[in-house]
Amino acid sequence: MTRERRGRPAAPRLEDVAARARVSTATVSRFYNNPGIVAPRTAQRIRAAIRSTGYVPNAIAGGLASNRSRVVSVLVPEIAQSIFNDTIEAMCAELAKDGIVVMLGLTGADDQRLAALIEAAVARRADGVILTGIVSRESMRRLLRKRCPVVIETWGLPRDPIDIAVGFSHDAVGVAVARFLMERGYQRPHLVVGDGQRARARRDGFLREWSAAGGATPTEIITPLPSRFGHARLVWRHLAELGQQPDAVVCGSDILAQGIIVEAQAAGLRVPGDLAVVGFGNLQVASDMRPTITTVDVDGARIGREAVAVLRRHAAGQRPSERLIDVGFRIIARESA
Amino acid sequence: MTRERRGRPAAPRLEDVAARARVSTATVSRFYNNPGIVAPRTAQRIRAAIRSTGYVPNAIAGGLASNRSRVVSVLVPEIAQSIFNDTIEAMCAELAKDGIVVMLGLTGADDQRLAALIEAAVARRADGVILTGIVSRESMRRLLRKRCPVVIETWGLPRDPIDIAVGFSHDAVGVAVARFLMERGYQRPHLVVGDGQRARARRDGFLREWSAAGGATPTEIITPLPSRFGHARLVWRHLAELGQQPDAVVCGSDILAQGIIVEAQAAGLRVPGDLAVVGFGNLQVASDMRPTITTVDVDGARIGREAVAVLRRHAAGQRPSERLIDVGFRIIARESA
DNA sequence: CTGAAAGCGCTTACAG
DNA sequence: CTGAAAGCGCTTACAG
Repeated sequence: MTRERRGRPAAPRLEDVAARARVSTATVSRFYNNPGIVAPRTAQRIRAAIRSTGYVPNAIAGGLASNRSRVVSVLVPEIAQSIFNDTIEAMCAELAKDGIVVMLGLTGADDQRLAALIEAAVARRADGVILTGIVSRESMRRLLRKRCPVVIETWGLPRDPIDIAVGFSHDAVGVAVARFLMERGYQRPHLVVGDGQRARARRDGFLREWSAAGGATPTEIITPLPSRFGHARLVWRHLAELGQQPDAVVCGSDILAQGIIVEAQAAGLRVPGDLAVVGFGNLQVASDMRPTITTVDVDGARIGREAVAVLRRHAAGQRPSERLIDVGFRIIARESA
Repeated sequence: MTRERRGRPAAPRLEDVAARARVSTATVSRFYNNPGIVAPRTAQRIRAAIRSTGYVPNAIAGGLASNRSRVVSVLVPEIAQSIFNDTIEAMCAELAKDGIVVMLGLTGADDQRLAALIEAAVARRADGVILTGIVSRESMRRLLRKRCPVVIETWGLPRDPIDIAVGFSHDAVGVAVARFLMERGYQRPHLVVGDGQRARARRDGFLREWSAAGGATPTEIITPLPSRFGHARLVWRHLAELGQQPDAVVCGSDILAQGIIVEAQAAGLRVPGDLAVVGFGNLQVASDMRPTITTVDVDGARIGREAVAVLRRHAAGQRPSERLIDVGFRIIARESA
């Protein structure tokens, strides 16, 4: 096979740099991977050779030889209006510092494509897999456990993580929101529950706490995932059919909360006077909306950074001491409730 | 070096599958890369061997040997609230069909990290680079042109694309919006212009058309990129300082348009009665907002699919006939203007 | 601090 | 339709 392809000139190789710097390829390799051990004058010559040849190391060859791909697979349901985007951005930024690249996989809300994406991560010999969703199928969990150096589940704290999880307790969020509304004197909350395991965990926590405190059973509605602004209209229609009107709506996302506020205002209601609204996620819009939205703050960027920290410890050969890293959450009281 | 690592068992290799299926490694390789040429009975044995060993091909080794990484680098400014997300999702979905993986790079609004990300794409020997931003620095353009098999610029139609561009004319958008407002009888548009080349192109088109049609010079304000809901507040403050109040606000994004509507309503104005608002992008929220938002529809998913189609043609060895692929746009008239 | 050389796990032109 | 073998461009244990 000729080294020319498609008119673009063949890329310079380690060998070319080595020849020019009058050293062996091993030394140039060390210059990149262990700069401390090459003599300053040698390093000088190598730098010059790199510059003059325009050499860029071939990470594919490097990955094969070193058995480290420097690729991390990040698997999320979607990015279109996702609550996970801050996490992804933080991860990309952190990993870039280490020269590690993010392979993005979109699983879809129903995990249809998850199996294929896990296979892709295995095929690429990803140094780690980070998930924001929940992997329930045992066959996938086995593949991940068996074939991925480390897998990090985020945005939740599963009972039995594959390796290690970074997140918070959704049940505890439900409890905290119930207490918050109870303390503020609300009596008839309506729960808008996303059709997923975590949203249900928040709901369960809410209901348990609410009834423990003597509240009457709240009304509720299930909405599709991912959560959309437009779902507010469905919720609104559903509300109209209820006998007793709620005094607070607890939403599964800030976007949905924003939608409810818009619907309420369009219907001539005041928020929070006539109806209080609580969101989830503390997206930028929650603080920018009028009224500003009371919500649950989750530090998505921190989740991303912690996940990368786990990866770094793993790369350094440290076995994790704990399998669950709780980043917590907090309720941000604003105007809407 | 031992083949065991970190307690996880060594992954089976092509050789293991070949031995079990009683064929050479070449034949197993062909089974994957050119299934048509292996005999059905042989294929049967290979399939069985793959199943029983749990073999997953090592794409790193494959990439090195074949000089095709099956990786595409996608470089975008951000994903947090990005107009490009539909494009990214469509690309991921299309590329997944071909067994190609997306390497996601976030450049930031200011291209700070662009150079490093281009280097990463070169180092990984990406089969293609897809950009949504504009690459102005000549050194980066040169690196892309010289070292990347194909580079696809999207969401715009530059005068001199590096290889090929998929997008639409931002100037034409400005012209179309100006005509739209003119026809509807608006007289005092206010332009909210994002601080970037493309937003300025839309502005220039608008101004040219507006004054050609005899309109008085519009007022305007520059806003930071990326566009945020919260910028609406800045714009609103700026509007208050204007002598003559506009009868229409032309926004650089739907999110910003939504923000302006919220501000206007909070100030007791009716939209579009007292103030019309036009967005850009036709995000989901534009059709869900109350009032629904008049905006410019750009088919982001189509841009993604067209970009992948270019990649496929390139992989098939076809040289592109045209260097600019115009996907167009259209104005969606809704309630807000 | 440096070099010679084996090896990482595939693909593919060549020969049959 | 299949196999033997060279080669892709690196890394790294070993020896010095």
